[in-house]
Amino acid sequence: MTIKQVCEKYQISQDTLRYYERIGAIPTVNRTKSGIRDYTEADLGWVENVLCMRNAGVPVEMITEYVKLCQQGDETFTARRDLLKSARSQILKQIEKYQAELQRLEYKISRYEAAVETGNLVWNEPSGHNVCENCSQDRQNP
Amino acid sequence: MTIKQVCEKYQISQDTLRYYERIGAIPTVNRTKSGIRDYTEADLGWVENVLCMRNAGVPVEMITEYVKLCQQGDETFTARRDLLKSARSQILKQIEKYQAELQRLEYKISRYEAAVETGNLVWNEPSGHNVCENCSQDRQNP
DNA sequence: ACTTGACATGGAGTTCACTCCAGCCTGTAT
DNA sequence: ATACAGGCTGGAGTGAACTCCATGTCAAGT
Repeated sequence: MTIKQVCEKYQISQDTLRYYERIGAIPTVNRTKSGIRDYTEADLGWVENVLCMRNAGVPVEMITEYVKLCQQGDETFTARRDLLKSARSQILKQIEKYQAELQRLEYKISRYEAAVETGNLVWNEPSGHNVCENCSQDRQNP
Repeated sequence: MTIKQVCEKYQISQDTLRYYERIGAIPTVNRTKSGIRDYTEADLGWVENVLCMRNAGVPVEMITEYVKLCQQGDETFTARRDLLKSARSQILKQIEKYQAELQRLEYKISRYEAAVETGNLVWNEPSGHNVCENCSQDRQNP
């Protein structure tokens, strides 16, 4: 499979794909005798892996580290597991933050829906919309 | 309240706080006659707002836009609601992506837990761990 | 033989969101 | 009176993750 086909399949640019390979976020791809990349199914697996992890905000350095471990063989199972666990906990933390903000937004949107009707923007007692670590419970945020 | 106190309260740097003000992600803070910022409770509300939204990955430009709308008065209720709705849908999309990757990770971690025991890494039939848009259902990703 | 188009490479450039810094001002303490 | 801690500004610098570009190679078509 050529680089063009891979890019189309995953909706990313050739530059990005080469970039991932260069930094080791995917292992080196085999070339034809004239030097052109020829992606195997296994390569596509690696590509999918990096795209998934990036989608979840995992830093490329961490992905590169994972790939390196995978290439070192069976002695790195523990290290790989630990790396994935650490990625998981980062993602969990992010989701929590996002959900807190989501609640804040839901509340505010509901206030604005009302305001659009009545012409009057009112915040209820500050309960329920100050839901994240940064927000004081006794304040009505903008 | 001085800038130092605000920074300590929210665990951010003075530079960041000034930066947010400069770009309009919080409205201009009043100064003492000698030019030093003096944060009111209302200002803290704006600070909390920007921190929450940033925590949820909302781009600073969008926050700036929201602040601008707030300062323009009651005619912008609809625009503000729409902006918040658009922020919400972005966050929802992000959470979905994160959760898909989380499932992938859970699966892989479980495989690695087993591998650490048995010394053998096996992927089951490719069902359940290829859960995101990028992942082919018929492939066993690394 | 010549043109064309896809691909390769190394390195420079871009964007976002800060972060750092030099140089200056001011209120308070010694 | 002098020192100094803390704040101010404009602008330059940073790190992450791409993205763009000039130049070069190669295989296939005319």
